[in-house]
This record gives sequence, C-alpha cells and structure tokens, in this order.
Amino acid sequence: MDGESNKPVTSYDVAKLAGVSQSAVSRAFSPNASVSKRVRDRVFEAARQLNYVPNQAARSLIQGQSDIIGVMLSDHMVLNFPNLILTISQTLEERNKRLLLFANEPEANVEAQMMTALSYQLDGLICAHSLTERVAALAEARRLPVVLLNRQTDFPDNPGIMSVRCDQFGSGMRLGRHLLEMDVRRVLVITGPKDWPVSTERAEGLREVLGQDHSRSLTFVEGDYSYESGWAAIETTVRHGQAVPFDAIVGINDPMAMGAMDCLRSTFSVAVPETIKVAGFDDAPAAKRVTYGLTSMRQPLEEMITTAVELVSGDREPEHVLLEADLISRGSV
Amino acid sequence: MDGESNKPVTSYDVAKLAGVSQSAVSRAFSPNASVSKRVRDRVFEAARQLNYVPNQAARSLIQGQSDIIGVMLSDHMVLNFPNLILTISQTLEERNKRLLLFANEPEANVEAQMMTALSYQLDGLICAHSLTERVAALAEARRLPVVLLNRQTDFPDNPGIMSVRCDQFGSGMRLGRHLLEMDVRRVLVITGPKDWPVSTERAEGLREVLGQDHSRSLTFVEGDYSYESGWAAIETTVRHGQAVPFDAIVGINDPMAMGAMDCLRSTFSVAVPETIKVAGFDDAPAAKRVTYGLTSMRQPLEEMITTAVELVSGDREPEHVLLEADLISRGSV
DNA sequence: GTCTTTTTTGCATGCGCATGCAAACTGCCG
DNA sequence: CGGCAGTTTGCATGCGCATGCAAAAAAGAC
Repeated sequence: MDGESNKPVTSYDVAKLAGVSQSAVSRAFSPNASVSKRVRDRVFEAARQLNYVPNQAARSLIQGQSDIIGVMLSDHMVLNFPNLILTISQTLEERNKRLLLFANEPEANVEAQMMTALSYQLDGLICAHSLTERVAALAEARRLPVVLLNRQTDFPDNPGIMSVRCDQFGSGMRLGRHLLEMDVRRVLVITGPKDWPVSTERAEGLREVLGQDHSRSLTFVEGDYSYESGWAAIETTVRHGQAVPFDAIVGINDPMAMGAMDCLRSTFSVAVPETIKVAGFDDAPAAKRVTYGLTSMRQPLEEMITTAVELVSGDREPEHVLLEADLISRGSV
Repeated sequence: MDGESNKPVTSYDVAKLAGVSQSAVSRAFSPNASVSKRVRDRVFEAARQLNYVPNQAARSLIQGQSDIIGVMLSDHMVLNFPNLILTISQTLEERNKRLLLFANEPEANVEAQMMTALSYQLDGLICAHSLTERVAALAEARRLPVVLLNRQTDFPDNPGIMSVRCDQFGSGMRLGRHLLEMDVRRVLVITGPKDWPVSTERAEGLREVLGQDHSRSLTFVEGDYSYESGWAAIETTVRHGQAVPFDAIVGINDPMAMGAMDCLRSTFSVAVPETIKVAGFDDAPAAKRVTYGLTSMRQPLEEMITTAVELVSGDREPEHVLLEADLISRGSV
C-alpha cells in the first residue's frame, strides 16, 4: 500500500515527497507556525502516504518539554479511588497532555521513581506522596511544577511545589457535628494506618468534635482501608453474644464502613441505622447502593484534579489550594 | 548546597566536574558500557553533586526506543478492574519499563490516540481496543510490538500484533455446566452492551450449554456493567408481587450479579442461593464478601498481564495466547 | 624488559526536529 | 510599475546523548 522500507520515516522523507523543505514539514506539524495552507496540505498528504508521525523524542529534546505529566500514586489510591485515574486521564487529555503513571509500592523507592520520571522531561508532576529534600531540589532546579495531592508540602518557600488538598480535619469535624446532631453517645472510629496523613487528620477532626464531652465515649481501632478490615474491626471489638457497646461507627473510608455495617447486620443482627449509625469517608461508588445508603464525606475529586492539572500546567497562579468536603447524607445515619 | 544555575545540567557539565569526557559520562550511565570503576565512581559523584539526570529524550532519539510501554484501556476496564492498572504498573516496573496510560472514551478516537502514542517512540503497546487497519500498518512499519488484551486481531498475518485472551466462550460454557449440575431450569442472563466482545462471547458460551434443551428457558436482558443496571434488570424483568420466574441469574460481570442479588433479596425477599442461584464473571474483589459469596468465573489477570508484558518486551516468541478462566465456587450457586 | 592482547578513553558524528535569520514571495497603494 | 509591509520559505544550526573508531592505557605473555 505504501513504501514500507525498514528505516523510520523522517520529516526529510515527507519533505522530499511533498517537494518542500524539512522546515516546512516541521512547521506544518506545529500548531502556531507560519505555513501557507497550500504547503500544509501537501505536507499532510505526503505524511499520510508515508505514515509519518513526528518523533516526539526529537521534539522534546529541542523544546525541553514533552507534553507528559507524571502522576505518582500509591497503590492504595489506585485501588480505592477507581475514578481518580480516569478523571486524571480525561482532564489531561483535554489539555493535550499525556499521562505517565507511577503506581507502585510507595515511600520506599519514591525517590528513584522521581529520578526516572524527571529523565523524561516531564512538563509537570502530580504526586500523592511526600517529597524528599533531594527531589524537591531537583524539581526546583529544573523548574518542574509539582502538585501534591492531599499532602502538605515541607517546602513552603518553593513556589514550584504546590498542593491541592481536601480539608480532612474539617471533614472529620463536619461529620462529627452531624453525628452530634443525631445525639450519638458511644462512637467507634475505624482508622487507617498512621502513615497516611489523610486518615489521621480525619480522625483528629472527629476527635475534636466528639472527644470533648465526657458524657460521650470515643474509641479508635485501626484497620487497613479494606472492607475486610472494617468487618474485622467490629468482630474483634465487640464480644459475641453481647450488646454492641456503640451507637455509631465511623469508617475512615467507605469500604471499612461498609464492612462494619455488613458485619453489624449479619453477625450481630443489629439494625442500621435504627440501632447503630454508620458513616464513612470518600463517597465510594457503592455507598449509594440502597443496601448501604452510606452517609459519607465526599472529597470534590473532580475539582481537585481539575485544579491540580491547572496548577501543574501553569494555567493558574501557583498556590496551595484547600477544598472542603461535602457531607453526602444518606440513610445510614 | 549545589550549583543551581538556570541552564539544565548536561553530561558535559558532569564530565567537566569529573574531569573526564562526555562519552565517559554517557557510558557510566549505560548498563553494559565499557568504563572502569574509577571513572564510573567519579562520574556518579559529580552527577550527584550537580543533580544530573540523563535526558531520556536524547537517549530515545538516538536509540529509537524509550523504555515506555503504551497502555490503552477503556474507561470501563479501568473502573471495573481495579487491580488491572496496578498489576500492569508493577509488572512493567519490574522490567524497568514506564507506563504511558491512555484511558479515555474508546473507539471514537482510538486512532488519534495511537498516533500520539506512536510519536513517543514506544517500545510496545498493550491495547484493549481493536486496531484499525491504518494503525496496524503503522505498527508494522515501525516494528512496534502490539499485544491485544481480550481482543481478537484482524491481522493474523502480522507477527508484530499479538494477543492475550481469556477464553470467554469457554468461560461461559463452564459456568453454564456448573449451573446445569445444579439443575437450574429457568435462567436469566444480564448481558452487557454488544460492543464489547467479551460480554457477547460469555453470553454465547452460556447459550451453548443452557440453550440446547427445551425443558429449560434462557432469557437475556441487557445491562451496562454497573451494579445499578443489574438491579434494574431484575426490577424491570420481574413483576412486583409475583413470583420470580427464574431459578438462576447470571450477571455477565460481577457488579451486575451483585446488583441483581441485592435486588432479589431486598426488593423481592428471595433467598439466595436457596431459591435462586446467582453467578457472575471476573471475580471482583467484593465477590468474596460473605454478604455475597458470589460464584464467579475468574480470568487469570496476573498471568494475562505477565504474558502480555513478556510478549510486548520480546522476551517470548510472538504468539496468540489463550488462557482459561477459573470457576471460583462460593455459596451463591 | 619488549611485544601482544585486552580494556578503557576521547573524538567526532549524527539521531530528528524546531527555530533564528535572511531570502523570496505576496499583495497593496500610489 | 516601483516600493514597502506582511507573509512564507529555506538554510543552517544545535538540542543532549550514544556509539563507531582509533588512540591510549592496562594487563599478560615470554
């Protein structure tokens, strides 16, 4: 169908076929370059015939940018926020950016991954981990815009390091107040491991509101963000055959809340929300199912991502953005 | 702390500081190059001082490869296979490859995305869409290894286009036989939209086994892969206040099966599995929860991914791999 | 010690494209 | 038809690094 040699097709090949110079080819493929329509058409036609695609490596080399945004997520986030990657991908796509994903075991080799990422001439980095000093220095030296997701930066003086966060503490307080209105007295909070600040801040917010009054009890038990660990939290905390000593359970994320809810209902035959109220965080897709109807604090994920992408693209003044969570009230409280 | 000028650090800068030639720097960073340990150490030390990171764009330009594997998924896959991306990411990481993700609205602009992907000098492409003729030609011309995931290729003569599939038809048959053993008589299958071959093939497998015998009835109703659509399938198919005219429900994926199960239990007060058996496909994480205990046909995802990565990396002879699904038998049947 | 073999090093070059600059061209007014 | 502003084009160059080649150095062989 077309001349399939074994050498890759370059702009020179296209130029020759179109009867123009290589520069013309380059300009035809550059959005804002000065080319006449006639030349552009001939170039495109020749390119089509030759199956020519511009070499992004050469482009990156010259321009020092790649149209690639690096995204570093923990596996926990990938698993528990199914929409996250999709939203990021779509938002970047709209801005004509590519998505280079790093989603491996976190914290351990974050620095190595960052170095790798940097070598690709990224236009920006969206990162759900905290930055080491070295990485921060690297990013600054290269003027690489970095947006932290739900992570506070340790480098407040570096304008290239921005952040988009949802106010987790406030979110915890908000949910706490909501529970107060329901006059709950004995609350169990199923937290996550301490290494994820989001979890800790939510718990602190709850404590701030629910832990002041000595007429109320507030208990914490640690889970691992999984449904199973929510279930297990109830099983290990409550003695079989006895009354459940709580009137409200909060999962620091929704899967744990659901696990707890299912365990209460099926193992302890407790009525939710009549006897015990249950709430969670993150408004997981399953939270709205009628079997759960889980009241949950929702982070404005889309807005967070949009903001992060705008920040990382330089379409918005560098800043630290703090957004508020929404209380999604369903039947479970 | 170190010399932060505003020009990017190149191998020449490192060479000067280390008192060697630029080639030496290049070789120090190339795994199999010939450098003495002494030089290598001095280069690394200088690189560390200068925060030097090799420019992958230049490297790609010269070598014609990038250590990047493109991955094209539909949003449906991203949402319904939470482990998929994680597994791909980890498997590629182990092989020191990067992951460039394309996860947008499918079929429409797949070709445009492919063209974009190609411009990045990808070392390979793992793709869950079908290929257009043009893209296949492009891939062949560039000797780009392509592995299709659960897609049959239309280009059997092109050795660069490989595939890893799970036998969906066989999977449907297997589940059908399992249901036969339970002597089910009236089966409802909740399918997905016809544009995803996986769904159709599963349904055909079920029909092959369950549709032969006129003493049995087999009904199909279309969902959209969501839990809600599984629920809705039951609500629209079964008249309220009447007996449910089925003794087995199959969701062509697990969320729909779960939606159906929940609807049966809570809306129609049907006992599952005592009165009606329910089964699904894909062994979603939630399938193992005690509240579901959903029997499901599991695709060997990890093996599929490993195979795909091996194929795309050229560590394995090009071929079309067909794997079998496993029956994960839980209480729901 | 000399001579050969092996390893290490530097030099020079080019990967494919974007871009500054000057030349060529276009259109427009007088 | 000359002249000038605006536009389009080609030429030449360099982005940062890998790599072939030859020179230099190191390691053996005797």
